[in-house]
Amino acid sequence: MNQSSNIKLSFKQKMMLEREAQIIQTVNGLLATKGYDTMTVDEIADTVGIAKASLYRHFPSKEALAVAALVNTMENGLAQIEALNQTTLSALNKLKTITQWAMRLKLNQQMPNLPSENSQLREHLLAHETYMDMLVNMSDSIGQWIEQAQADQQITTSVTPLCILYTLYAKACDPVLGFLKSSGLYEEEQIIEMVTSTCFDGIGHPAHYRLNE
Amino acid sequence: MNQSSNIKLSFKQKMMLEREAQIIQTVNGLLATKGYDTMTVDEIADTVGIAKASLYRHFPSKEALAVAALVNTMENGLAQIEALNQTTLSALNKLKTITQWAMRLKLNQQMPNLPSENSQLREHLLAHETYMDMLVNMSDSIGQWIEQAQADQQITTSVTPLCILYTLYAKACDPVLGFLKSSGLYEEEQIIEMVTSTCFDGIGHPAHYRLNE
DNA sequence: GTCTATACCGAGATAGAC
DNA sequence: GTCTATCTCGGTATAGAC
Repeated sequence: MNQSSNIKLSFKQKMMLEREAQIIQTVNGLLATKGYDTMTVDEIADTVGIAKASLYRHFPSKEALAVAALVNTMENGLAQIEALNQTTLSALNKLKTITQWAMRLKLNQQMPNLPSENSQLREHLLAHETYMDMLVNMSDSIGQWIEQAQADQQITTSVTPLCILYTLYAKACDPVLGFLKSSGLYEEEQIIEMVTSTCFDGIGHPAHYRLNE
Repeated sequence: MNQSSNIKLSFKQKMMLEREAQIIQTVNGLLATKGYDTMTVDEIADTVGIAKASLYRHFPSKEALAVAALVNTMENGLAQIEALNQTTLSALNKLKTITQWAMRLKLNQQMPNLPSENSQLREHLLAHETYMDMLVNMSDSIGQWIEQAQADQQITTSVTPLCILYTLYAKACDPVLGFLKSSGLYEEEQIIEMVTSTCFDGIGHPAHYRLNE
């Protein structure tokens, strides 16, 4: 794993990486739909189409599988953030864009459910240096956008930056997205629009008093 | 169970109801902290202080235990709603109050985590007539408040009532509450204030442009 | 109605052949 | 590196005595 920095890879090694990517995708989907506890290793193996014992040649445990999926999602998020930092978008629009990216993943059931408070998986994550580094990194970047947007008077200063950061993170697992989808009344983009609106504009103001846009 | 309508109860029956209330409280707490899958029946029995087999004299299965806890919480919620309907509060303030009631439960780890999408528990709940009746009931009541508040121009009409309803329901399991609490930076009431603000006012407007209060 | 002891099974993980 | 078969353990549920 993680040999992407090597220059030359044999055919077999490429196949290996391919398969691992396939496994991670599967785990991601199961983590998004069923959650860590409900998902079984048999299920992963069946979905990928290999034997369970073969899975364990790639990853040493169920937890390692979940961690790999979470790390992968985190990498993708950081790539999105880097790309946004190359643009000239306002801080507010960067915040909206990254939030919507997360919401689209969630809607398409590719955003792994974070483990709830009491979980060995959580302990494992906290001890995972790479993951924690990436999390700090991401929080730093988004935190800078938040402070910039506050300085530019684009977002409220009546709650702390930390509260705003958590609020945006929470959109990655917002059950409202799934509820609205399963109601069958709205298209995906409508749902994204509505939830973005409730998040940034709030529900407590008549529409025509909106300031930004 | 559910013999509260009977006039006369023997001492033994009272003890029985007392014990069941105690069990339900315990399940509620475990459901709130660990979730259905992670929580074990042994744990429930140990916490209550009786043998596992005795638990099964009161409730036929783990699922029944969870359902009883959920029904209990739902009853409490409906009682809150009834009480609010006896007041002269504005529709907006009724919405805020019931939302804050739910958030306080969550903060004190007494709000059971709803089972995620793929779960047998969810199936059981959908088949549970009493529970579903209460859920419809609750949604009707809150839905009326939402429409009233929209008619009074107290809340936005730029998203549908259904979206608002789901958004408020989601506050009952908002992870932001736990995050802010475990940061150790805020008192409980500050947290309630902040999350209420992000919900109703949104994060996308400078504070001094607030309209309602 | 409460207990101790146990049946039973699902799921994580491993052995060992190819 | 993949497979089939198996071990092991934890957790739901039950038996049967008091």
